[in-house]
Amino acid sequence: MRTDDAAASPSAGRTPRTDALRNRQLLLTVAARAFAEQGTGVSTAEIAQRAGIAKGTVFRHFPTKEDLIAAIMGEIIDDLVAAASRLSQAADPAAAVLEFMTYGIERLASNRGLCEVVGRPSLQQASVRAGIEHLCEVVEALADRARLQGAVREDITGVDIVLLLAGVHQTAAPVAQARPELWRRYLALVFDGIRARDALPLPCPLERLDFTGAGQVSTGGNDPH
Amino acid sequence: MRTDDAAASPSAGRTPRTDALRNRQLLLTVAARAFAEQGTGVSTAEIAQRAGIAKGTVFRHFPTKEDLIAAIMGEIIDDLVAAASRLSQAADPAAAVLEFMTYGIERLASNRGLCEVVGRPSLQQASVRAGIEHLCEVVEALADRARLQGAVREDITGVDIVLLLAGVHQTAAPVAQARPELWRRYLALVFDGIRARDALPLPCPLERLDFTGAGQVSTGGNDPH
DNA sequence: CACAAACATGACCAAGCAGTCATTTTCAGC
DNA sequence: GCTGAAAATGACTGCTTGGTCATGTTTGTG
Repeated sequence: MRTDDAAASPSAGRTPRTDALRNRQLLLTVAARAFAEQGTGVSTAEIAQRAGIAKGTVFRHFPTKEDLIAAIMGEIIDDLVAAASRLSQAADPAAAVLEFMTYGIERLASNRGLCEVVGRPSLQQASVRAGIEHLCEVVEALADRARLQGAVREDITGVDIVLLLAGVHQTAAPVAQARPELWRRYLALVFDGIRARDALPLPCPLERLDFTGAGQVSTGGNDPH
Repeated sequence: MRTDDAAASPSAGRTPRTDALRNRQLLLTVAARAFAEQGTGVSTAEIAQRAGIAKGTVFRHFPTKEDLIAAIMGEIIDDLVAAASRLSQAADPAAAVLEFMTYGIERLASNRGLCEVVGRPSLQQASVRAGIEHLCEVVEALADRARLQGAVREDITGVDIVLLLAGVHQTAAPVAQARPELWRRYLALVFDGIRARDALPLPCPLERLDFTGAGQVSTGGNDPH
């Protein structure tokens, strides 16, 4: 699903050298681990050190730190897309929705950097936003099937499911240290709300929306990092 | 509720000078606005400039930036405590719970810095954590009354309500720019889940827990701002 | 082996940050 | 108005960061 996975320079005709390829792969692996453990705040210097390469090499493969982050987060989002795609053909759509949400929350819970990126659209690269929108589309198919079978409310959309997935994780995050499994409690509660059939329609109906723009109410300009 | 609100030095016997008091008040007002608009990442230099005072003056009133943040967030949390306290005597406990959650979400939605602080316990000062724990206790009274009247599930606690409040806000936050009122949708959904009477008991029962520790799964050391 | 292009290196740079401190200004009591 | 203490000032420090670049090294090819 990712577009240019091998070449650093934009569509250079050449095939890259093998040592460059090896370093790139090493860098991606190490950086993914670093971002997961410490968040996107880890310095490029530390990533380079952990990978055993020089800092300049990092910037040779990814012109900015943001590009590196986007590449890694893009892969994770693609993985979520694949999971949703597979589950959208499952026999029991309601169970499939629950399983998708569970899977997504587990990914978030074990990846601090992913949380930061999905939670703050203002620091998302365009490619990441596109990936999330794509994810929403695929999850929409999941939601469609569940809706047809009457397994979820009539007005639940794919975007709802994606937002609630992240929301459930963040609900339990403040006490994740003390209670690492607490998200299951809120997932059960929210899933109950998703299913509820005799309830009134939800306010603020949700058809189309774009993820463009900052996640916070007012943006004064500079974004601390 | 706040303890030492007037004196900068710890329990100095003297009454501070009037210009110092005025500057302190000005600083608090301006900093509160800056944190709300731009998050806790605003530099002390910018806060000082916006207040029309020198940077050194900021550090005279608050020895570290963290102290300034804690003072401001403490006030907001105290305000939430007051709201919960008032509502815990309302006639309709279920409506009171909903009103408290609505009020809290509105505060979060209009204060970027508050979101950052409540969402990341690792960068909370002890006083702020104490304030949040106190808030949970007061909300517990709200929950108790609602439970007694059968207005909410048997197993819903005050901590649940506080966590869900923040969680609902963060659920809608990624698209807050495009849909500023979307949180009402998820609040309705979650409140439905809170009320549901015929549902199975929630997993991961929640009696006591402490907020100590980081909100993320693993902490590698440095915390990006 | 030779050689040019691709790649790696790490010292270096500018910018931004929280926090300090010698100096100057302002306040309050006399 | 005088005076000493409290408060304000802003240049300065030390540190970290993302990103650059001249220099040196590796790789594949003819």
